[in-house]
Amino acid sequence: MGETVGHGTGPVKRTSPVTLREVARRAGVSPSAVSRAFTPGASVSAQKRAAIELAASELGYSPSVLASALTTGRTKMIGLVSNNFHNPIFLEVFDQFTRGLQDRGLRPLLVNLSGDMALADAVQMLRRYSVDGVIFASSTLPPDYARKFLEAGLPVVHSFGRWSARPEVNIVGIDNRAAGRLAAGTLFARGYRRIAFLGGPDSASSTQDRLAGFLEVANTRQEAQVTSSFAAAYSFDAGRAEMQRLLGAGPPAQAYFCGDDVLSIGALSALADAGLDVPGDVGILGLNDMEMARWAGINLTTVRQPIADIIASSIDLVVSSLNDPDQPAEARLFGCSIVERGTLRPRL
Amino acid sequence: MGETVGHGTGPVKRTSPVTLREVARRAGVSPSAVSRAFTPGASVSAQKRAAIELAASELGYSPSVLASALTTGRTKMIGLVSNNFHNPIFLEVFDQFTRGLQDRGLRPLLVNLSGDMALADAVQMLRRYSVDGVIFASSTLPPDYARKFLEAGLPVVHSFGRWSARPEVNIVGIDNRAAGRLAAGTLFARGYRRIAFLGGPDSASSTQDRLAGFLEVANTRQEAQVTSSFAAAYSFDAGRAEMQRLLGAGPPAQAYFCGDDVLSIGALSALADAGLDVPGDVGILGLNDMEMARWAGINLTTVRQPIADIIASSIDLVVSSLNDPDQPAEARLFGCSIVERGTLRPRL
DNA sequence: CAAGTCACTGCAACCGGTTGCCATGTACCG
DNA sequence: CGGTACATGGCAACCGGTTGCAGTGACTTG
Repeated sequence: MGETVGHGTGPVKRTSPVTLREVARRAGVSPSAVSRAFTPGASVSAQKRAAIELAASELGYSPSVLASALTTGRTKMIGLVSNNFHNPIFLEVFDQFTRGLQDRGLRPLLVNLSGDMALADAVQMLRRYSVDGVIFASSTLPPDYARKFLEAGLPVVHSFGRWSARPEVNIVGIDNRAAGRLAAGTLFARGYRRIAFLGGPDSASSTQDRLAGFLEVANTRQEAQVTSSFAAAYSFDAGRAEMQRLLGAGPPAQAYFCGDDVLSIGALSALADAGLDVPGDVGILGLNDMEMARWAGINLTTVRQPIADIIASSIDLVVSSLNDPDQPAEARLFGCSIVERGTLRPRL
Repeated sequence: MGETVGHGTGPVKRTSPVTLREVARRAGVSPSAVSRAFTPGASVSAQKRAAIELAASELGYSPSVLASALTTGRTKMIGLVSNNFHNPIFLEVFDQFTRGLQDRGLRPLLVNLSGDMALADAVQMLRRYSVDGVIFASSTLPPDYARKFLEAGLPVVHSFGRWSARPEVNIVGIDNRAAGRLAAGTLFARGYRRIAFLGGPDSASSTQDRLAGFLEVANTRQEAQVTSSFAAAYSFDAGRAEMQRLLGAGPPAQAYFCGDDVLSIGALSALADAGLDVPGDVGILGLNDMEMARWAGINLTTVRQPIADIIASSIDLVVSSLNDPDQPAEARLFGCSIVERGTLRPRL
C-alpha cells in the first residue's frame, strides 16, 4: 500500500510476453545462464548476472512460473478450499490465509465448495493445476473430505477441522470438546444452573464435539439442568429462528452456549424482541470472537478461537508436509479462552 | 453438495501423477491421439476414444492444465485482486465471484492487496502465473491501479470501480453520483431538510462521487441545509467514532446518508448510546444492502447496490475481453434502488 | 473405375524453462 | 611447476501436452 501510481494520461501500451531465450540473445549468453541467473543459489558470475539483469529489465522479462513448474514440479500454488462463504468470520479467515500464503511466496487458488462444485470436481481440478498443497478450511465438513485430497496425492491440511486421536490427515483447529467444557464451566462459575446448548447444524462435526464437552462438565453437577437444540445453519437467521422457537416452547434457560457468534447474535435479536434483558434475564455465550462480537450494541461474551494461530500453523504444516510428503499426519490443537464482555452476568 | 464420501477406513494410498504418454502406451495409440481425445472438437474415432478413456480412467489420468497452457496460452486462471478484506459485504462478493468463475470453468487466483503486497508485485506475480485476465474488485482504489494490469498485457475489469466517461480500463459498478442523487432525493421526499452526508475515507473514489451526486440534488433546494463529513475507513468503528464526534460537536442533522452499510451500523450504535431514537429523532440511510442490513435489530433502510449483476457482468466482460484483446474499454453501470426498512421515517 | 473428399492418425517440432553432464579457465596446493 | 579443486557456462535432453503437416484408408461422385 501507499505506493504511488502514475496518473496514466498516455495511451495504454500492451507488452507481449518475453521469453528467456530473448533475454539470452540480448545479453549474449546461453539460455541456461539466464535460467540460473533467476535461480537462487545457482552459480553465475557477477558480470554475467549483471548483463542478464539489464537485458531482462530492458525487455520487461518475468519468468513463467508455469513453465518452470513443469520441470521443478512446484507451482507454489496452494488450493484454498472452503464452503463457509456466509459466516463473516471467514472473511477474516480468508484475509489471513491470503496474507500468510503471500508472505511465503505462495498463491491461493480459491475453491468454493458451496456451489455446484462437488468434492470430486474440486480434487480433480486441483490436481490438474498441480497445486503444491491444499488447505481445506471448513468447520462444518467431515475429515473424509480432506482425505480425498490426500488420496489424490495432494498434501492437505484441514483447518478448523475435527480433532482425532490418530488423524489420517493433517488437522489444525481447536479442541471443540475442551471448548464445550470451558463454556459449561464458565456458565456454572457465573451461577447459572438451568443451562442450554444452542448448536449449529447437528450434522456439523464441530457441533457434536462441543456438545459432548459441554455435557461432560454439566453431567458432573447434579444441580444442573441441561437442554440442547440445534439451529439449521451457522447463520443469524437460523440462530434467531431457533431462539424464537425455544421461547415459544416454554420458559427460557438461564443461559445459552451458542455454537458460534453469528448464531449468538441471531439469538440475541430474538431475545430482544421478546423483551428479555441480556444478561439480566438470560445469559448468552458465543464462540469465535469475530470482529462483530465486540461491536457496541452486540458486546458478546464469547469463547475466543485463536484464528491467527490456527491459520499460521496451518500454513506451516502444509508447507512442511509438501517438503516431506511422507511426514505422518499430525493434529495441532489450540486452546480457547473466554473474552469477557456484556452478555453473561459477572462471576459470583 | 450432498455427495457421499466414503468412510475411509483403509490406509491412504497416494497416487503419483500419470502422464499422457503412459495413457497412450496403455491404450496402444500415439500421444497425439490422447491429447485429441481430451480436446473438445478434435477428430478421434469412437473406438479409439473409448480405448483412451478406459486407459485414462484405469490409470487415474488427469491432464495437466499447466502443460497445456504452455502451448495454448490459456491457463483459465483469473487473478482476483482486492484490498477489501474487512467489509463483510466482500464475503458475499468473493462468494459470488468464485462461483461465477467456477461455473465458467475459470479459477480465481486470489490476491490480497491489503498486506505487504504492493501493486507492482501483484502485477508481476499475475504475469508470472500467466493468468488469462484480472478482476480488480475494489471500491476504494483509483482506476490507475487497474490500468497497471492492462499495461502489463493482462485484460482487466475493475469491479465496483469509479465511473468514467471515456474509460481506459473496463469498469463495472454503480453510478456513484446517481446513487448520491437517489439518496438525497429520498431524504427530501421523507421531509428531511437538515441532512448530512457521512462518507467513507475522503480519499476513496466512490466517496467523492457519492458526495457530488448528493450535493447536486441538495443544492437545488433552497430550504436544505447540508453538511458532510468523512469516516476514517469503511468500518463499524469508524462510523461509530465519526457519529460520536458529530454528536459531540452540536445538534445532529435530521438524517444522514452514510456511504456504506457497515458505516451506518456504526453510526446507529453511536446514536443508540446517545439515547437518540431512529428513525424518531434521526434518520439513517445506508448503501450496499449487505446481508446484515436486514437483520432484525439493525433493519437498515439502504440504497441497494446490485452486487449479483455487477459480478456477473464483470465476469462476462473479462471473458469477452480476453477473447478479443483489442476490444475497447467499456464502462457498465447498474442502477441502484432504495430498500425500505426501518431507519427512515415513512414518506410524508 | 478414376479422381476427389474427408475423417482419422502418427511424426516431430514446439511451448518456456530446468538441469545433468562435460568442457573450460582460474586459483590454489604441495 | 605439475596437479587438483572449484567456479562458471554451454549443450542437449527433458518436463507434459499441443498442433501443423503429411500419409493412410474409406467413401463419394461423375
